[in-house]
Parts: sequence; C-alpha cells; structure tokens
Amino acid sequence: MDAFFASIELLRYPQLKGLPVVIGGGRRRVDDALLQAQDERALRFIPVDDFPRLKDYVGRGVITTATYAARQFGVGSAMGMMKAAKLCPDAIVLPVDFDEVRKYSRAFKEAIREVAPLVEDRGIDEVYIDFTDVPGGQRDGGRSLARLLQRSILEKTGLTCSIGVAPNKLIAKMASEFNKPNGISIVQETDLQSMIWPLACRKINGIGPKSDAKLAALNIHTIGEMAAQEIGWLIDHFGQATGAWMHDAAWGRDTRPVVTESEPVSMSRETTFERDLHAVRDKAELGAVFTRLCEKVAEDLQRKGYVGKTIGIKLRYDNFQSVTREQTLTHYTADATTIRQTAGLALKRVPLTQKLRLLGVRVGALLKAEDATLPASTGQVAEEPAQPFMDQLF
DNA sequence: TCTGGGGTCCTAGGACCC
DNA sequence: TCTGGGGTCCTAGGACCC
Repeated sequence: MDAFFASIELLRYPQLKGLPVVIGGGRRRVDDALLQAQDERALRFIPVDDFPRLKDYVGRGVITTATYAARQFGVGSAMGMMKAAKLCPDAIVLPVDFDEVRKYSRAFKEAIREVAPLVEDRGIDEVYIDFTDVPGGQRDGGRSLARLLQRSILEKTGLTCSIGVAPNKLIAKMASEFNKPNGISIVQETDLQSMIWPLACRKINGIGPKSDAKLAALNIHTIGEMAAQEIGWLIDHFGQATGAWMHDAAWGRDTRPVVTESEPVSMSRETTFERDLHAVRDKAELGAVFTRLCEKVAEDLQRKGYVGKTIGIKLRYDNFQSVTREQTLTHYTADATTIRQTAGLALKRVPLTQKLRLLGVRVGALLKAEDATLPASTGQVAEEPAQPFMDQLF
C-alpha cells in the first residue's frame, strides 16, 4: 500500500492532500478537544493552519510514514521526529490511529482475496499474491490482474497500492518498488540483467544496513557485482547459508512458496519511556509499567487464544544498548501473574545500575490454547524405563 | 532533544541425552 | 599429546522487516 498510514489520514483530512504530512510518534499532538468536538464529516473543514507541525513536536517518536510531499524534504520512515523536524519543520504531524489502520488493512486484504485467494500476509500494509492459477493471471504478463486488484482495492478503501509482478517473491518485491505510487511493474526472468543487476545490493529484501556495509567494504555495490562473484567467495565471507542465499538472490533465484497460513511464534509488548528511568530511583514507576506490560501481553494471548512457556524481558539502556533475558517454564501459560513473576526473575538477572529507556515483555514458544495439554496431564505420557547406553550397543 | 513497536529467523555455545 | 558422534533444547544477541 502506498504511504499506508498517511494515506488513511488523508481520507479523513482531504484538506491535507499534497502537503508534507508525517505519521508517527507516541503522543497525540492534534488538539484532541478540537477533533472530538467535530463529527467525522466536519473533520475535512478543520483549517490546515490548525494542525500541529513537526517543529512543535516534543518526544521520542519516529516517523512510520511520510507522504510523498514530505519525502521531498528527505524525511522518511524510521527517522526520529526531532531529526525530521530539522529537515521539514512545517510538515504536519499526526499520530498513528491503529484501530483505523487495522480496519483498512483487513479491508484491502479482503479485496485481494476476493480476486486471488492465495495471499501471504507480510505485515499490516503488504502481501504476496500467487497469481499462477488465478483466471486471467497470465494475461499481459499479469498486468491485467494487477490492474483489476488496484481497481478493486481503490473502490473498497479509497487507497492506492503498487504491485510488482515477477516469477518469484524476491523479484516481485523489488519490482513493487519500481513504480510507486499507484504503479505496476512487470519483471520477467529475461529482465534480470537489465532491471535487477544495476540495483544496489540493499534493494534485496534481506540485505540490511550491516550486510550492505560489509559488501561495500568488499567493493560490491550492485546486485550485478554480487552475481559476478563465485559462490564460494561469498560463502567464505558471509558463511554457508548467507553466502549461498546471496548468490541465488543475485541471480534472481527464489523458490519460496506463497504461504497462506502461519502460527505466531511470540507475542510481546514494549514501551520507551518519555524520560530515562532509574531502577532504584524510579522503582515504583518502573514496577507499574512492568506489570502493565505483562497484563497487556496476557490479554493479547488470551484474546487470540494462545499460551506460551518462554517468558522474556528486554531492556534498553540510556546508551541504546539492549539486553534480553528469558526463562522457559515447565507449563504453558497466558496468565498475567505468572508472566509478571517469571519476567520479574528474568529482570533480576540483569545489571540495573544504568538508566533505562525501554522495557519490554515477551512470551514465546506459543501454542494454540486448545492444543496445550491440561496441567494435570502435563508430561504424564507413560515413559519407557531408560535403557542403559551400553545395553543398546550390544 | 538522536534512534517506536511488533515481529521472524539465524547463530553459537552449553547442557543434557543416548 | 586422552577425552566420539549424533541429537534436542535452552539462552543471548543480533540482523532484518513492516
């Protein structure tokens, strides 16, 4: 989806169309009283001058989305608000409305599934779609179906998206970036050399800042340069798995299927404090936040019908260094008190002399609640008496 | 006054088992 | 100058993605 969070806000406030708008930050900077006094239809009449600006922003937020007008100024997702304010002080700032975003996320995915049922979720604003067996999916290299999807999504949500069509997920993802916003891009196998090889290695989904820097240090900047390396050379520098994967990726090879169903592995809640907290001096405040996080994770688990048995904490010190501690229970749980107690033990194993900026709680090793053995029967499977090792040998 | 929140996957070492 | 070779599970950190 194109500038998803921002585009959703523009539906509400069409008077902001064409202006630099950024979405993000924890605190709501729009004048709540003003907005709540209006009904939905009246929102479009709020004067542009009444919206809050980046230069007035206070806090530790980052930008989740910037409109294309804002991107002109060099601001973009993951950038700190304070830094963005220096680049574009007059950009309008709006908070993320998660309920609204989830609503539109469901809506656009539903619109797609009505046309093409094989859809893989890739987060809130992105999917992979297997066109292969959809009627008309092969027509015009896939362009007809892509157009149909764009039309259907626009009708049902008022939002635009960009689509890349290719023989596999790796290339389709890259192709989807070629023609933004509201674009379609078709990449065939034979286009590898002309369309993919000139691109920076960083454009490969899976090559992040670290790998990119390492490649650059080896004087490899484009995907074509990567493809020109011997696979053995890549393995020597990046390890067996990564090296072989890089070589495949550079040659456009990817056999991963579109996966329509998956189970969650973990659920977590974390929060960055408005100011750094000290474990001793701010003990009460920290304790309250900690308990609240545990309650929220427990709620999430229960609402979604999962239990877990690995309880972990994460904290980030004022110097931005993070540590994690976790502990696996003998039984599965979704209980706030159990999570709080176990997480408390984990927290005790971590040095707390430095100030903290973030605290998080995580529950992993998840299982569908209905699949978890009842506590009474846990581990009650009759076991064979263990055979001595030598007995097995002879 | 730098740097959110919610995820997945990988690696590597150690414990433990047969 | 001895001390194998699988496996699995747990833990901590880190890269990466949306």
